[in-house]
Amino acid sequence: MQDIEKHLLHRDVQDALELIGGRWRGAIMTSLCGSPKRFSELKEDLKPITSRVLTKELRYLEQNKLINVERSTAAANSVLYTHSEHGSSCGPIILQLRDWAIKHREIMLEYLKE
Amino acid sequence: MQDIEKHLLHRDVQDALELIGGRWRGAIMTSLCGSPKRFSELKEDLKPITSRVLTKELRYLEQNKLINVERSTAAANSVLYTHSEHGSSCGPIILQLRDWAIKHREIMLEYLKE
DNA sequence: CTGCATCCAATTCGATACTG
DNA sequence: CAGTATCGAATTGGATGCAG
Repeated sequence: MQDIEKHLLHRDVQDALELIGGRWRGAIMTSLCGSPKRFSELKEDLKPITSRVLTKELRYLEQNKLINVERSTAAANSVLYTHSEHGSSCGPIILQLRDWAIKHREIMLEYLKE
Repeated sequence: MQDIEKHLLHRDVQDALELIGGRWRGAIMTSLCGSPKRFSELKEDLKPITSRVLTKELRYLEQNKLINVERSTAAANSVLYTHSEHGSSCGPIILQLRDWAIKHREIMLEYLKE
């Protein structure tokens, strides 16, 4: 029983890190924390991401309900990306990770001095 | 100025996700949250990880000061892996991620029912 | 502006076998 | 017990060009 739970624990962590891990997914979610954005704004914000990769990651996040995609029927070629309700709930966690990474860099730098 | 800060924000998130992201690093850190472990215990706990990959990831975490490695000189073939002080500070964040992933799964299942 | 198609390089990860 | 060596499959992600 405990064994099963332990394994599930790891699997959940792996799931989470697949959802927001990788080179770009966390950064995309971070970028959308500030405000909804269009494709070109994301591309600019996340430079040097390519449109191929940005498209792919946005589709992934959409399929996993972390973002909403508003494809305006009125104005063609205008698509707005926003956090889904559930997607926005991971924002604070990602920001904690960011703070942790900043602290980590300081620690590593200090260590290199010695 | 603000542009620079925004880009740095993304880079920090990317840094964090490189440190604990990927298939195994987060799971290893989670496993060490419970208690210090030896190589074989980690391998068992993280099954089906291979020793090749486990070795590589442990070396990475060691180099980045997230874990301590106690290579006992007395008893050969006995190595104990523990969180470093800084490494343990990411434990709570990872557990939040785990909880978030669990909630995510529930949401996805509910969505599939409709 | 928002993407898709093609091609390709690099990396990651696993299987398997072996060592002191 | 704690790894290392070798090989290969699969995935990821970048470059570039094109399309509606």
